[in-house]
Amino acid sequence: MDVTLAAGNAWTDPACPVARAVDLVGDRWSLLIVRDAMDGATTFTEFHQRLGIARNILTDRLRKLVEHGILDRRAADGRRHAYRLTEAGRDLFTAVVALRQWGERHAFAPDEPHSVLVDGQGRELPRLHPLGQDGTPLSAETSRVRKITAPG
Amino acid sequence: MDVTLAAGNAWTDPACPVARAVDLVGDRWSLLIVRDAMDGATTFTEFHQRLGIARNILTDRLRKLVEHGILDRRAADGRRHAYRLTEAGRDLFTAVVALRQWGERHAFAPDEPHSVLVDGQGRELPRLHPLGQDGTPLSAETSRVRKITAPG
DNA sequence: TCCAATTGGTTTCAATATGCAACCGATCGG
DNA sequence: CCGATCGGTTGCATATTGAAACCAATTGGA
Repeated sequence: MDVTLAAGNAWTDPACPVARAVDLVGDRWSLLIVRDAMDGATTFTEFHQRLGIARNILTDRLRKLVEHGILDRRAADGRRHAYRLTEAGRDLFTAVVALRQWGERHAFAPDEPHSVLVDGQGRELPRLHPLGQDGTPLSAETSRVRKITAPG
Repeated sequence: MDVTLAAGNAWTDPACPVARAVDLVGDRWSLLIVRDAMDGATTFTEFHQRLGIARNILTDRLRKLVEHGILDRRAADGRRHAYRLTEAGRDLFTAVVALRQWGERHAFAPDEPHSVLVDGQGRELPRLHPLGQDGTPLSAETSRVRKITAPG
């Protein structure tokens, strides 16, 4: 996978994985494209219709997601292309679920309907929560960032 | 908490919690501001220095994060203001961790150093993973979105 | 075989967002 | 009272985004 950015661009913060993730998918559309890909969308037209995104912007985002190894583009039936999630793209599932659960809790009025993510038996997912090595729930106050890890 | 957007703005997708979350924190800076707040930053100057963001943009983002109930702003020692995470802001911890872990796995070359998040005992966090109600690991293929939930 | 629709774009132009640098009022320490 | 700090605001240039028109290649159907 190509982890570099286009020439001339620098990472927002070279050593912070959050900053890198935001550099790759932290715009208005990329994560929603990934969400729709997880929901079964594969063609340019499908993404366009589901998202209502401008066509030139969609072209650009799909290209960048392919460049960054999040989507894979291949010819489908001749006139169609199929964009599919790579392993790195599928691995964004956890982040999408975390944002979804946050949105459910904090971005809807109590009486406002919203879609929910359910497991194979149709039951709503339990709340995702970071844990320490010993299994205790972790928060920003009870964890900390160790600033750099030597290569190796 | 105020969950509405400014007049004239509409949600990207009215019923999707992912879209709502992206509407609130899905830009180049908001999530990094939240990350730094979790790491102890509180004042305008601290955020400015850590992020290297343009001052007018920082003003705008801080104002929006306060509007959306993610940060709380209060006078500190007279000339300083303190921006602190609200409960909704602290609750973004899970999403930030998920993005961080994804970034660690997919946005760094193998030999490239990066910061790591550690628990109270200094041990690296286990990988976060969505589970079903029965405890089995879940992916995009083994889960699905139930399109709307009636109010109530 | 030819026509119209579909698909996946590109181009052009306007509107919006972002960044940089200068400026500013209030506060504080000395 | 002076200079530095803090938290901004303002003006202007540049970059990003969006809407709409256009376009080439493919395809199904008459």
